[in-house]
Amino acid sequence: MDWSADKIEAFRKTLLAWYDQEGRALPWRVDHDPYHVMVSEIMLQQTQVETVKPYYARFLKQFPTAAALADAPEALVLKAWEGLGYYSRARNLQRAAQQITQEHGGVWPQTADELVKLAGIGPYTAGAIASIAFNQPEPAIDGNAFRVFARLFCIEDDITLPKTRRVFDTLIRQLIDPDRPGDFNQAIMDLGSTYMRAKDPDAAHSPVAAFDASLAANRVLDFPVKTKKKPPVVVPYYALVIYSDQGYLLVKRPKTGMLANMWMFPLIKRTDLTADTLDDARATAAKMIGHAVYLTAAGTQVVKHTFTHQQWQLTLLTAEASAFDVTDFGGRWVQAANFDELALPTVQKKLIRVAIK
DNA sequence: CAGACGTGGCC
DNA sequence: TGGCCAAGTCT
Repeated sequence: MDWSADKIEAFRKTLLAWYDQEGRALPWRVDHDPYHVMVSEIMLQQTQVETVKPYYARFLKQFPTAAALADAPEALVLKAWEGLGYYSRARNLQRAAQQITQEHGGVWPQTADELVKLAGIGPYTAGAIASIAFNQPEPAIDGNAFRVFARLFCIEDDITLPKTRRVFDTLIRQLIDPDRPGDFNQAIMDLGSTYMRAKDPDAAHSPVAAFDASLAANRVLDFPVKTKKKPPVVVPYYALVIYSDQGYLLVKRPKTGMLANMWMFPLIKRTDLTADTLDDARATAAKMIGHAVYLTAAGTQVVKHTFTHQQWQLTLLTAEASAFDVTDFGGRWVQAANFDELALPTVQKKLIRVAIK
């Protein structure tokens, strides 16, 4: 970092003056309540601002304080998170609320070192809460910060490598405004989502254009450097649509892994079958639900749903049955009219649209 | 470190 | 339409 003390001071002044005038008015910027900051930051992980807004409002209405969240039934928390994705965030957020109320007696830890010990809070979120809620001079290095500083300094390090964080952390600690660290971090995020966005940026009109080495070098789009992600792996499944006069059979997914604790039709991974025939699927289904049902292929339509790292290809198998006991494997008969009482992932809603009506 | 872990918007 | 991206963390 080759900036003089004067240049650093000028950068802070310019950035914060712009933020004071043009910073976004967001629901979670109304106050600096640490619980509000935590909820918003967890929701914003890998998630767009516009997506988060309605969830944030509903969530705070339903769980107004950390203590209220700590005491809530987990199923309600998951239901409030339905559709946001990365559902372990919901479980970890509630655990963090419990840690604060129980282990810390309701007194918030105020340093990044302490905050990072809370469930679901990593270096970014710890820095965000510490700086925004507690005025600590801690960097909050998210995708925006990586992009903004990579461009400002033409940093060639690959930001997908964990070791690269250290480079940015060291740099930002020298730049962050010690008087307004929270505003500094949020100003960087606003810059990163406007003039210095990933696609179609407008670096020339950025308030910090004079400090932008990538602009001077006409290399804005060369930064940040990141290696490409691998394409999702295709995973074929049978989705079992089994109905009785008691409703449809849904199962609660395991506590860990994909769509943890969410409710879905029972799934059979076709690569787990020895033969992948209809008879094999029926036998596996019978073992899974402790009851023989006569499954038939419901047409040839395949429902596709793509996650970050997997593409599910779901073939529907349907059966009508007289209601049998499903409690021993965590199943539940649910009338279609009552689906909205349970937390359902988007892929399950997609299956419902195709399979029912 | 590499891979798991969701979703909606965009072109 | 399929691929890529967006305020990361955990194992």
